[in-house]
Amino acid sequence: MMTERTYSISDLSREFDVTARAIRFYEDKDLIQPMREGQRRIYTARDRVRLKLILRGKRLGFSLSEIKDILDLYDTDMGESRQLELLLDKIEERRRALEAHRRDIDLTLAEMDDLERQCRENLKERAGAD
DNA sequence: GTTCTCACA
DNA sequence: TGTGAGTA
Repeated sequence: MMTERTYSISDLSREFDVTARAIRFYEDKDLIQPMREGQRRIYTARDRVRLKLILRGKRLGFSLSEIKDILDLYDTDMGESRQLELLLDKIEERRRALEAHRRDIDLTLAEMDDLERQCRENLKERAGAD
């Protein structure tokens, strides 16, 4: 019988380059539920996949609670469709937020251009006056 | 090495 | 959304 391999919290923190504290934090937020062996946490391959998905979600800028919503559908699993649809919604929402942010940045950069131009003109006038 | 809790930003 | 310290 092929028994499934398991991982300790330090195994996973090393593999994914996150602190053990962070992994426990995700557990506290109900994103992962590792088994216990006494006090020790035992992570299955499935937990490992969940952690990988959590970290990917974070890279995309999703909040932990959003990630939890998506992950929870993995368990309920009324077919993958619902999960994929939710993910698509989240992606679209996130994309809009990023695009709005980009517009804000562009506006700020444009303002800086203006201000910089004014500063340089002002400096030129002073040089003439001296 | 791992656990928990409290304080802190 | 995490970190650091102190503990058992």
